[in-house]
Amino acid sequence: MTPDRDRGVYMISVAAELAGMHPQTLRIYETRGLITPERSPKNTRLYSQGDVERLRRIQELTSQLGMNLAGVERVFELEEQMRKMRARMERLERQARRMEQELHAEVERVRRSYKRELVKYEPPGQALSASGDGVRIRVRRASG
Amino acid sequence: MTPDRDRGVYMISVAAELAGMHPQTLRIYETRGLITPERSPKNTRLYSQGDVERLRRIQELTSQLGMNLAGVERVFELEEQMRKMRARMERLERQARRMEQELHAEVERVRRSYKRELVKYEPPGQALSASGDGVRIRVRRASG
DNA sequence: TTGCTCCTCACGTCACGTGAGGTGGC
DNA sequence: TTGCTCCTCACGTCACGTGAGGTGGC
Repeated sequence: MTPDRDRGVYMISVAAELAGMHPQTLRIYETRGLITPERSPKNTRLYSQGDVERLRRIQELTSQLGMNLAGVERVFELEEQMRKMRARMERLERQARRMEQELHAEVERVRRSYKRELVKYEPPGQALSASGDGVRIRVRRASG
Repeated sequence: MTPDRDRGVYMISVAAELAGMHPQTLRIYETRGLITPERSPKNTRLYSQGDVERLRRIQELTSQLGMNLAGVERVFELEEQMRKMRARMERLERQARRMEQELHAEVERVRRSYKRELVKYEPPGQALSASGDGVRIRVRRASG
């Protein structure tokens, strides 16, 4: 949304207003380690857009689901793990798809070079040496 | 561990003892939907080994982490989702590995059949028709 | 001075576990 | 009868949010 989601721009009263919370509640969440706003040189808390969204998420978990802060912490940890797993899974899926294409492409390449060799073939006595040059197999391994 | 982890075998006092809880606590957890023991024909609760382990897990989350029951419920949901994701990921990894092996095997097969064709080669005029028979490409697609 | 910030301390509310109290079947 | 089960109701504790009270800089 905003150009910089992680930039501290709202002072505590504004952030509290945006999140629908008491300013003191935000301070409590900070001491609990649930949120870590930036600080101005004068030590004033500065909340980013991302911070506000996180506050709303906490609000949702505590008000709607009735969870306490320990639960919110744990849920955030698990959701972070899930985000990473999802990313890894997408990577794997892309990799698998690429590998499949490569399988087809490679087989096709070998088949074509095979045909080409047969067409290029001229003197009967040199057929075997030609095979060594004509078919080149290259398999790329995905890193990771 | 036990032959049948899901068989209801412990009555409430035993299950409570095994889980280190008050029997009444187990009844409360049941009304909250956190655990669902079997019932005997006489309506007595019968907890399985799996139930006891689940109770211990609840105990861990509430006592050690200080979570309330709403949080435990949510954490269980997320952990279930993660179990499924992990299973799917393992399936993907196996699939990717199989595909890679297949890529190597296929290329090797094509290369061999290519060489064989060249060795079998006899009359110069029939080289092209021989290529059609000699190289057979078969690609298995993984289901899912 | 006004309105914000920073902080700490205290109270009210609510979730939850414990325990009591009363019932019924082996 | 004893010791379990079933249930409901009430109390004590604790987490947490609200609010007050007092400070300091634009």
